[in-house]
Amino acid sequence: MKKISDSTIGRLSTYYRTLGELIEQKVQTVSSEKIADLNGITSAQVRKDLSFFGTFGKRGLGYNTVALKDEIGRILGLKQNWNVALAGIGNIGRALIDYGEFKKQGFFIKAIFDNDPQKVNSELKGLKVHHIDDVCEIAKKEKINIVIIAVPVKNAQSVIDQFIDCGIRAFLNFAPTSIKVPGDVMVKNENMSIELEALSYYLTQN
Amino acid sequence: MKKISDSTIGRLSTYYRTLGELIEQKVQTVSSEKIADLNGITSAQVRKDLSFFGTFGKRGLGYNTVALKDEIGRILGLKQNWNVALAGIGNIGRALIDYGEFKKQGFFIKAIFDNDPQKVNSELKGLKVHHIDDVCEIAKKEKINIVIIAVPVKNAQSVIDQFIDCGIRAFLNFAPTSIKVPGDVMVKNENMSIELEALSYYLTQN
DNA sequence: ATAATATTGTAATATTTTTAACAAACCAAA
DNA sequence: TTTGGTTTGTTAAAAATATTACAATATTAT
Repeated sequence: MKKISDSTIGRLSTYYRTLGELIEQKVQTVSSEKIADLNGITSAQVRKDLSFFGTFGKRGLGYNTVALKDEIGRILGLKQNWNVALAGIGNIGRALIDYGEFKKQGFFIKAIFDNDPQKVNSELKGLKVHHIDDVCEIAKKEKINIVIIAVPVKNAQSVIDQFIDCGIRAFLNFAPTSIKVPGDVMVKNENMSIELEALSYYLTQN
Repeated sequence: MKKISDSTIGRLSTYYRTLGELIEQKVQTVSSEKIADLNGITSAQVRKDLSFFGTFGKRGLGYNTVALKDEIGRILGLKQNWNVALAGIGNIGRALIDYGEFKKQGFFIKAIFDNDPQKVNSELKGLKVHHIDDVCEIAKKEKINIVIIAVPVKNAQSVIDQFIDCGIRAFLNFAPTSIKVPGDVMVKNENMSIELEALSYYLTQN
């Protein structure tokens, strides 16, 4: 399939969320203009993004909220549950275990890893903490698809390498460092400092 | 000044981090090629990004790591400390208080707000928790520049509005909802579900 | 000094992304 | 059933972003 831009995929996620809110408000039909307004973009952008995947609206009328949310969910692969592992139980890691939003979207934390002997074999939210060296066995047993990296910078690359060796191909990386991976592995970086620094730049300029 | 793209500013942050790592390793000089390799981009991109702000290298030699880090720090406004307030002390909020990376970059959490009577007036990491209605007074006293929004979706817009009314113009928003603000206010969204959904899309395609 | 090698800064080009514009399609009212 | 009002889907244009290519400049070795 033609390569779709990260921006488009990111916006589909926001449309998905917006549609969820509209459905909660019992709204049955929505225009691209309305979706755009709610997200601070143009209606052409919304229609263009959707057009990469098909035609989901009715001219003169708009989109059925439930049907469109369903289609976008299908496009994004949210019609299935994803089994997520968490590597590293510092502050960030612990916060993520309780982050309800993940579960709501079908991402379930099924395994926890750490390399601190004090933490290994303890229990956290009903999940046993495994040693990172047992990655392959547990990842296979729990059918892990995605791994959240919340370990210190100095360990991030080697931990990701270990998971890659066990066949994991998708990572959400919270360690503020850049990671090298083979072409068929995807790492999405979640770097809060970068966003704060963008704010710093903005305040400095304006 | 000419508008610089968000992408460029984001990359400057990563160069800044990379330079910090190189300096720790006692590297004194670095080429655009090396910086690019370390971040998985092209050297032309690095040079182009820097060229918006001046000329910092020596032809044939490269860049002095310390001097370039310093310049980028100046560009990003990191030569000053920023006073940050945290709104909402759920799981995410608590994790952020302890997130050392912020302090390292010069972002100091100076005030905490919540609207839960049980939490207001309690202490957290040496900081008193204030009621959100006292925002203006405290923000002024603590000279708050930036506010991290870690409140539930349903409160996010109104809390941000309250801060805007007190003159705050920069927000890091963790609530997974889209926020409407005046043109001179900047909101950066930190939405972990969006990144996970991009991974879901990737795994579904490949 | 000169030649060989390295690397920047930037102009030109290419690519990607966004926006504008509008025919086609649908609905509702008369 | 026709007219008027909407809104999509898509093509074309515009804008933004990234890459290529190379002259200019610096260093090092001979």
